[in-house]
Amino acid sequence: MRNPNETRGAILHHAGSLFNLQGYKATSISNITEATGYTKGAIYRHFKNKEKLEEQSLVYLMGIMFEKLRVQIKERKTAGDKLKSIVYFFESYVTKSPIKGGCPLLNVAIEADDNSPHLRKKAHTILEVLKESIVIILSNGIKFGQLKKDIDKDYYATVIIASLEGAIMMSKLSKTNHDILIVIRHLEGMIDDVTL
Amino acid sequence: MRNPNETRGAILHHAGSLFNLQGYKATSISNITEATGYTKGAIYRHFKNKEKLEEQSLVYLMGIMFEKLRVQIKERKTAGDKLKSIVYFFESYVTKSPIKGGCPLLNVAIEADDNSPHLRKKAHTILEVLKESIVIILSNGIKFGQLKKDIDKDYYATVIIASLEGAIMMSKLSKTNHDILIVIRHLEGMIDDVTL
DNA sequence: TTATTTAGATACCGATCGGTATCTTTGTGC
DNA sequence: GCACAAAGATACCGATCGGTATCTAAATAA
Repeated sequence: MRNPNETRGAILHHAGSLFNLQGYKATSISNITEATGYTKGAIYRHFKNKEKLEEQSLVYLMGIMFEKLRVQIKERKTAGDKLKSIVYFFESYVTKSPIKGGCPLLNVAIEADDNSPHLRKKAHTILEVLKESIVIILSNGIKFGQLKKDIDKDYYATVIIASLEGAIMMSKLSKTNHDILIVIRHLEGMIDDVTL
Repeated sequence: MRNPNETRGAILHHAGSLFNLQGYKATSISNITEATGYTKGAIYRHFKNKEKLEEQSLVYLMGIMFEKLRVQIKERKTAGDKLKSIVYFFESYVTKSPIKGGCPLLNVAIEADDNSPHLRKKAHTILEVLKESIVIILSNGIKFGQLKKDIDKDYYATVIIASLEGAIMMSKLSKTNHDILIVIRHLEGMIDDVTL
């Protein structure tokens, strides 16, 4: 059964996994043909070149991440709990990674910042979307009287993201969840401090 | 004038810069010959293979980092000021990077974690040395009555490193020092909270 | 000054890279 | 059922990869 949409999806899925695990530059088209079982002909029919495949794989990866995150957040009622669900979600990147290779945002940020401008730009947008998601939760928390007024929303969004991403890096090096658990403890305390 | 030590140093210097900027896998031997002006013959005389060159370049980069950091720390008298000097040092990776391409620990951690076991192991050791440096400052601060007793040293060392590294990632994406400055503010407050 | 060692240059190797032109096969509209 | 278009396979391209064997030139020891 031939199904171009399915093929495209399978290529994105396997390519995304490999890019996130091995790096974008370090993953060859051959690696992807081996993983998918499709040939170059199939890949280059659906994607103009490797650069485009990289970009769309990143979008695919972040789509998965944001969707899982959205579900987690929606399950919680108050702003404080919603923020904590984000924190716990990032912990999952260490213990039972939803996507092999850790956080795709962190990975692409480090690999693409100085080289690939196309990936860097996309990664930057993703970071801003993530930050804005946290800011919105904070805003709603204030509006609904769940969080202290006059808190610096950008400050908290930035500290949460930075410390979680840094902790993921540390945990990947140590191959334990020790560091991420410490940072989670830190962020829980910080969130509690602004919760009414 | 032929000077093998100088040659070796020049290769390490340029290779280190390129590895830190472009990534280890993404930097070819040809890139290094172009940057140094030396040929493959010279490089392979001093380094057994690319893997060894990568390892020794990483050691070289971290040597620079730790030396600069050591000087910063030594200038300060109290534990609180020493800790803050570490924080300010990491900020320099964004504004006037002592090594092009940002923090070599963060870079190698992300690139090497799932692939190159040799680099991952070295990176892990470096992380532990960095962490231990902070723990020692904390210990001395307690001993000399500059910091509160009974603080969790590992906790503070981990939070400081994680949030700084994460902030570097964010600042590299946004190409501003906005995020790192926020994290610095956060860490300053945290350090002040444990200072007597 | 000459012999020997060593640093570095040159030329080449097979393997793999991203990419493309062409061919075969499969699904689809009439 | 047949023509046509779309999906995917195959075979190939030049460029570059890491690595090596060999050669030349420079420093050193006698």
